[in-house]
Amino acid sequence: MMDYKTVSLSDQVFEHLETDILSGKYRRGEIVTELQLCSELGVSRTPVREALRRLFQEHLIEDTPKGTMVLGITPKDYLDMSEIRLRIEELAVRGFVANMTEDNRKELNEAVDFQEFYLTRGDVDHLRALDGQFHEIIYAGCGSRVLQDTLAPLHKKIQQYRHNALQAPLRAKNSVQEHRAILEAITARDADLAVEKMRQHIENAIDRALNGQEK
Amino acid sequence: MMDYKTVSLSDQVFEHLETDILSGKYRRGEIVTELQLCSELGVSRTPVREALRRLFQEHLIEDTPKGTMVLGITPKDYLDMSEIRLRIEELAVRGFVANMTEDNRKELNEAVDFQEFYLTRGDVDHLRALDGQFHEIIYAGCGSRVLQDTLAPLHKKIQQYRHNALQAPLRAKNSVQEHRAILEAITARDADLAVEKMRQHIENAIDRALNGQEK
DNA sequence: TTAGGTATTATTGTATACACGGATGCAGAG
DNA sequence: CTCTGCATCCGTGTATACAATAATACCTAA
Repeated sequence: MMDYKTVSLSDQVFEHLETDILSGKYRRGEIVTELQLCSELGVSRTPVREALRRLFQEHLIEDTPKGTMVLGITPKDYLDMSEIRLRIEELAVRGFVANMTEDNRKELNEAVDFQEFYLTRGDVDHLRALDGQFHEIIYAGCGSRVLQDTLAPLHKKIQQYRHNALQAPLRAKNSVQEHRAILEAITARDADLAVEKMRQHIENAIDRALNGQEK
Repeated sequence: MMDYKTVSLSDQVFEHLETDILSGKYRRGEIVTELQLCSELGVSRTPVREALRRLFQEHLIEDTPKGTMVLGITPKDYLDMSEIRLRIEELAVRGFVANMTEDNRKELNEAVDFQEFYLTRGDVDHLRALDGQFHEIIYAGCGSRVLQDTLAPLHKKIQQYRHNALQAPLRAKNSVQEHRAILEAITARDADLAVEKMRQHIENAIDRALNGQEK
């Protein structure tokens, strides 16, 4: 499962910067230079540049004559990403049900179990990480590398965007309950039901992030 | 419209390699080294590496202990990408109709005009380029950067994949006719019809690429 | 005082040098 | 003949030096 090579500085810088951009540490419109990032991160320009090229590819940053401008994602981006997820997450769910192995099912089940555990602890950080895992397990098991590569970045950005949305315990609770419902439908190999539950889950997540109201 | 900066070697290498991978010049499973690419392209490792990082991000290549392995896209990838397009190209079409300006419409119209022109000439290269433009104009005008960023790479890869599919004059003719039909529905601001025409277009493209038969 | 031009600076683009790690091949011992 | 260990080589990861370009600030002249 693990890559043969140890994580390079390039990769670390990429993930570090991506997290900082998505979490809002760098504000939209802010301009940073390569050298500034080098001194902040304590590495040379080579890994910084390679990370920036990847962030550029994801349109999280933009080149300007004065340096690199942070773009991040906007509320509209969030809605657009959710709209796309509403259309194709269905494919992932159906693929997962069709390809499901006992190991896949157990892994997904475990993720939800942990979520319920950390919910009782009010451990928001673990909850958010597990939320990511839940969906990524489905992506990884859907049988389509393309679909995985399309959905995973969207969900990653969405998740960071609503960073604060899951802080409220009630919302986290509903989210976990929805995961449980999806899992049950998947376990029953009822693809139609699982898809419908997933659709509701995404729509609720949009509501949670936008107006903070529960259905 | 043009970027403020001239195209860098990094970008050129990236596009060059991407084209060569998608067109099949590098076969799937083939292993290349950075130095080999450097001497082939006549540049140093820096731009080559930056290009490779981006190709890696798109899962067109893979790192191995012996060098960089070319992955490219498989027939299944092609189907998966088409399946995704079937679901979200609709969003782009609706967005384009909703945001359409006279300039947008003209640009799209011109693309189809040119296609009909080059069709009479049997100029396959121009036809393929214009096919790409047609869809990218829609992506660019759909009002969603996220949607554009999601669809454009898919279409780019799909287009290169069926590289040879448009060689046959009859198929090219049908494709252009379908573009004309989509354009007419868009011009009439009939989003539902445009979406339906687009759906047919994508499904026909799948058939054309896979079994080479026309509907 | 203002406008214009030049010099300086700041930042990126590219090449290259160095270091590290794994794979490979050869040699020697069993 | 085979297996193991060591040395060498090959390839990548990282740092840094150098070049080019564009912005900025300053100085001078009208």
